[in-house]
Amino acid sequence: MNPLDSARWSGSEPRTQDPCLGCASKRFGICHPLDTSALDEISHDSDRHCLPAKSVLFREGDAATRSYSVLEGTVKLSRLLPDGRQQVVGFRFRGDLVGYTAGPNYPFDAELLTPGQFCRIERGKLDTLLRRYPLMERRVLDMCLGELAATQEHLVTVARRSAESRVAAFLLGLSEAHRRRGLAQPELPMPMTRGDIGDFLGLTLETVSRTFTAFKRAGWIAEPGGQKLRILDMGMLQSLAAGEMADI
Amino acid sequence: MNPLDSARWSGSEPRTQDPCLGCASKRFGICHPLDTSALDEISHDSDRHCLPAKSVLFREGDAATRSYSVLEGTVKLSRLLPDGRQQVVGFRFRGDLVGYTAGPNYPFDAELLTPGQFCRIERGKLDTLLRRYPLMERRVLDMCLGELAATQEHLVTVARRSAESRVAAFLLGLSEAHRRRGLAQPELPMPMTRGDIGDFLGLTLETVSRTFTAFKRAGWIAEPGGQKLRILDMGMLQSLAAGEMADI
DNA sequence: CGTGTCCTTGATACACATCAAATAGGGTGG
DNA sequence: CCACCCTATTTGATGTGTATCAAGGACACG
Repeated sequence: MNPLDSARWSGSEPRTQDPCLGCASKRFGICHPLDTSALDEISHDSDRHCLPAKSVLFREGDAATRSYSVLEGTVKLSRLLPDGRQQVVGFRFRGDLVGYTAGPNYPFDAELLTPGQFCRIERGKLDTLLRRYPLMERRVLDMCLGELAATQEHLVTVARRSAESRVAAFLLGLSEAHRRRGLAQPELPMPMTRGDIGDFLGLTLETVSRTFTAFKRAGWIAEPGGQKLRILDMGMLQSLAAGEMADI
Repeated sequence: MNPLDSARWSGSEPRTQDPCLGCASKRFGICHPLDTSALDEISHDSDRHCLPAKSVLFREGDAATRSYSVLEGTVKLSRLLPDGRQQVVGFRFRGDLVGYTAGPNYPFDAELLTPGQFCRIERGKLDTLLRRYPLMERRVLDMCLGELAATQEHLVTVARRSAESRVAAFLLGLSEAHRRRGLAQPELPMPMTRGDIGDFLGLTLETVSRTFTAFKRAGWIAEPGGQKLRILDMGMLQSLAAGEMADI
């Protein structure tokens, strides 16, 4: 399971890039398995939001009263540590559900890295919907199992792999997450800073920067600018992620 | 959320230490919220198993055809890395559900550290039960959300904390997990080896051993032998886990 | 009593953190 | 269009926490 991509589209239908109809778009996110009447009800209970980059959806410790289905944009989930550093727990993309958690308070901050659109729904209403529509509850359970597997995978990466391996694994994960959603563009959008990546991988931003430089010099990736990244040697990144040492 | 204790008993009822009636014990594990007729059906679909220490419930990559509700014993979940090392993803105790995962194959090994008892159920049958009993599905979702939060918490520990902090956090988590279940015994059972703990915390067994020695010398813990551990200065462990440095 | 497994302890090495400073890029206002 | 500022990035020099390598000791078990 890809640590950056916890959502799994059920079935294998190609993603249509239909204009986004909101949460109540039949083929989208948690609403994917629902019929028309259910979608109608959801439209009543939820509402659309557009937010600029750097907006905060919620903060660690806030009462977890709302959940967000991501329609567009990239979200960073992070925990603050007592010493002021942060640990990025994950990134979320189109189709993911954010903020539906165990316990009464959010366990992490959720912050936008890009402008984004969301379908926002009150926790209580979502619970009611889940009771009413078993298919939806089942879908949420599946997404949760997926997130769990992804987080475990990421745990392995952080606990055991070298800096090189971690960065390679991150790039592959990001690529996979985007491939799953939109059409596979050769240019991968990468809105996160070196600092974000470091906080995700358990490295300092300097180490991340050095590793990116090394990968670029070796010709395995390129950064054409504009928050974009291009993977030039996928195979090499795969061997690195698997743990084979490169003598750069 | 405690990274060693993903299960959360709903409500706050004190755990009765009733003789274990199997999975179909009303107040237990995933069956906790069910009524009598549901428990009857489950009794038909599942069966009890007793296994000695070091038994393997399943291996990473096996077809995920069965799930196990832990009635008694400690289970180690671990992933094998290409270089032969392992990462322990978590420990599971009484009341936890093991092996109900996203995807068609188990993503980790499950191995007994102590003798154990389990309620085993076919994946397909469990899925059917979940469809039939929404309360049970809801309970599984809650447990999954709990596991997710616990794994994220553990991720922070492994990615960001010093060896001392990690070991302190591990001991506190273990203590909490046991407090939640049985009566709080002063002697904490600790069936895992230094190697297991190291593989859980992203440390080598030598580092874990040194840290235990230091903690014992400082008088914060004691090991009376027989796989038991006693915490003598909970407060000190808490400050260590929170990240305050001790000059041992 | 031997053998295997786990644990402890010491000496040394190294990958990455930390500290420091220069450079690049992107947006804003004059 | 340019000057400025702020943030992100790069690069270098140095330090250190933990891994690694190595060897001996404790304990359980047959």
